[in-house]
Amino acid sequence: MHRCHEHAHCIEDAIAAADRICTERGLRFTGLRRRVLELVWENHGSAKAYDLLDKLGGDYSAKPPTVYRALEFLQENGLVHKISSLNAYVGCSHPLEHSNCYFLICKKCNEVQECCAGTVAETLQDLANSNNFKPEQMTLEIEGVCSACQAGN
Amino acid sequence: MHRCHEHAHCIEDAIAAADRICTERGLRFTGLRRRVLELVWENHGSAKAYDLLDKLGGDYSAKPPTVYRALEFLQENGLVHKISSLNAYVGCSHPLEHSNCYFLICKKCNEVQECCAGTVAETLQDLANSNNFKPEQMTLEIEGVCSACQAGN
DNA sequence: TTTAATATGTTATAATGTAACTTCTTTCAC
DNA sequence: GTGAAAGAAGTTACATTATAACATATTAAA
Repeated sequence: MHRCHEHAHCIEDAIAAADRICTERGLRFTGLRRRVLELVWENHGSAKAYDLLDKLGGDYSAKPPTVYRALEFLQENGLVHKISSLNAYVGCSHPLEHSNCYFLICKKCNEVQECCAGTVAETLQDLANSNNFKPEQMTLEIEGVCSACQAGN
Repeated sequence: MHRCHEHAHCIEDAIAAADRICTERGLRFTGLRRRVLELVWENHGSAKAYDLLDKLGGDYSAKPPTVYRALEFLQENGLVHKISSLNAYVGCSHPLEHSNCYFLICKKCNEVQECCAGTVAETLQDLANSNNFKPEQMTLEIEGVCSACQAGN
């Protein structure tokens, strides 16, 4: 179930943003990459690589490297994120507009909400400072129950 | 390289703590489980399941389920943690004394430092509240360069 | 001391991910 | 436009990580 008003818009918006970013950067937003991004965005849950592979089906004579390479490209350009704790991928809901983002993963409906909050970045920096640690990359994934599911939907 | 004074103590302490916890809980801290925990503690980096398997070697006629089951037991009882972003495992440095802990992973020396800070828990709760999300489990892994490696060790 | 519970052994396979090389397509200098 | 170079995708093979399912052994408890 999608909790957005009209999920087709989510997909369209994501593709449009990707198109724009790739153009700006002189990157090739090929048919395959576009298709994989669409598939990732089929819903607001996370997508497993091999499920994407299945969905690609006959097109693109897809084999594992096909989908992993597309995902790698999309990740490098901030268009999808990997959720390490699930070995799965989600579309980025606001590409380029953040650095440290985190994920709220609902165990009931499986939707994943991407969030960015300055407070997290600050807290992290504090943590790092207090340990004299120079942070470069953060993985923050919170599993629980989303507001809609708590309400019994 | 270990940055502790005498690494044997780290292992001994971890085993002693595990022993105590298992006794308290009426759980069986079997030879296999003890051995796997020792191996996880061989250093302060993270251990991969199949490396543990190799190290078990002839003993215990080890096959994948052997080590995964031991790791599962150790995880359930808070004696080791899985580092999702590395698909690897680290010994818990203060079992039972925390709930929300996070990990500082040095990409140079590969050591993993486990931390618990009230501020993180609070920040998380704030995040969750602001999203009306009921958190149950957190994965927070920060990769970067530890203080010793920054100093050029 | 039998029974039940728990742990481990064993086989097989599932799921996730990558290396290395080939072929195709696009770009760009000429 | 053409040919060379770069980049993307195809292809084969395999590496890594993890689990299911059932058999056997060990321990704890009645």
